[in-house]
Amino acid sequence: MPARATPAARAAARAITLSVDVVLLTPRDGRLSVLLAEEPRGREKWALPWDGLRAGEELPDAALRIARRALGAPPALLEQTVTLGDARKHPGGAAVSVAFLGLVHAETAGDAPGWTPVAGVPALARRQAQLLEESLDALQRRIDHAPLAFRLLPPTFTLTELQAVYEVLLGRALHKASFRRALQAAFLVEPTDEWRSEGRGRPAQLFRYAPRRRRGARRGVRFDLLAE
Amino acid sequence: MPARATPAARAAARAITLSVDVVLLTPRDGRLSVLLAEEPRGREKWALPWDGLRAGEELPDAALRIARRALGAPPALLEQTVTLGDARKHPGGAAVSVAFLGLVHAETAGDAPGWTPVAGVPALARRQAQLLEESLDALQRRIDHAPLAFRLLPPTFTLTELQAVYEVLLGRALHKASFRRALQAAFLVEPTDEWRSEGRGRPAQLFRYAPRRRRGARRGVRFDLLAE
DNA sequence: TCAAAAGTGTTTGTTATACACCCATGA
DNA sequence: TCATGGGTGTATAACAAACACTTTTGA
Repeated sequence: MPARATPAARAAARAITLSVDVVLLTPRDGRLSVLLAEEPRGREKWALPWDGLRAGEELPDAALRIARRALGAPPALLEQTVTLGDARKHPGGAAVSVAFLGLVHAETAGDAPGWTPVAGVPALARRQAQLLEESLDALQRRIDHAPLAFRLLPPTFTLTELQAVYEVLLGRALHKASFRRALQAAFLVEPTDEWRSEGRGRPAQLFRYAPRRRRGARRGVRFDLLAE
Repeated sequence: MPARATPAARAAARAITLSVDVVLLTPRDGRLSVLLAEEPRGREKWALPWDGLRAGEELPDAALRIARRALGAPPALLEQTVTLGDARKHPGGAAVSVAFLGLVHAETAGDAPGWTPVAGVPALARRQAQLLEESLDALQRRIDHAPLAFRLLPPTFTLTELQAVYEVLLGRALHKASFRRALQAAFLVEPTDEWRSEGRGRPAQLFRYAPRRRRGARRGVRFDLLAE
């Protein structure tokens, strides 16, 4: 039947099995932790929360649905990071896996049993281990270009709290005075007229996120690459 | 039939239609250009080269196949950038579209009719327009962290050629002395004992890409974000 | 009045830009 | 010998880190 060999048939998007995997992160005890779920079907005991895409469902909606089911509440932020479709095995046998990165407030996270410090994640299926690693890299690259850290804080916050969030997300200590100078130069926050007293010590002024202008300053090339 | 409600059935990765779309870029006449293909099936006349995933084919292999077909040769580099699966329309009606970024040598690019300066791209299907935009953003973010520019050059090259590649990929002029100092500090290239005379003027020394050490220097937070 | 946490000023080293200049070659 | 493109040194400004210091509260 030559009538079937239409151009449309040639390049139709073939149906394949696809998984949506979410990397949910929260600051816990000063360490960045990821939410793992028990995975009775796979060889490994633990897995990133995941599911297939439902009929007619859009990708971001699926990620939100999976995050809500694993968490009991929506995350503060959810962004697509990486997609893998190679020989590495996925717990559901999906041909292609799309990862989303989610940030979760410490209070939302609660004390669910699956929260695991990212430094001590147990063995995951190869595909998911790679999705986790690349999503963590994406977090570090994006943190300077999108207000990720502010999504982990209430509308008003102290500068010490803000710095603590950056330190957890980046996994390293920052210099207090330098952090504040850079923040001031970026015109990202504005002070409120409230102060908060936390235990003893001088009370901290509360700030809110209120970006006021874009820094058009173009910087030179940094060559921050670590050998091929 | 309660026997069908097994855990495996619950979270099986559903089959959906998926497209692989490639953003092929090359430097042409000092401007960054993207390869577009005529798309007889869609509403818009032009489209990024794309196709479905074949049975058993891995994602990077599909991207390479599509790039080769559009180009007649393999690109110098091919990396996954972004995945979209929302209401935005794809020319093939795919539910999910995975984009790859490809860099192409100027000689490989030749004079195919589809090369279009990225500043003057005609209307594409919404999904593809978004894939293109986000892939260009990814290029700019990655250029400092991976030796992308070196993939667009022959094994030996002059520093002026290298700077020209960076300028095309970044879309802005760089300062000559600063560029060279940063390059020297990064220990990325080493001089050969060859020089090349190009027209009149002093001949340029040839260099090769030879990264020698990793700069462990941690920098502070930059807050390079442009309002939400 | 002391400990603790917030917040700031000053100094030092590094890095990017601007600018000026020298070098080597072909016309 | 002059125009052209390659290549480098120096001054200035921006910036990050280290350090020391003051402020303000609870115990």
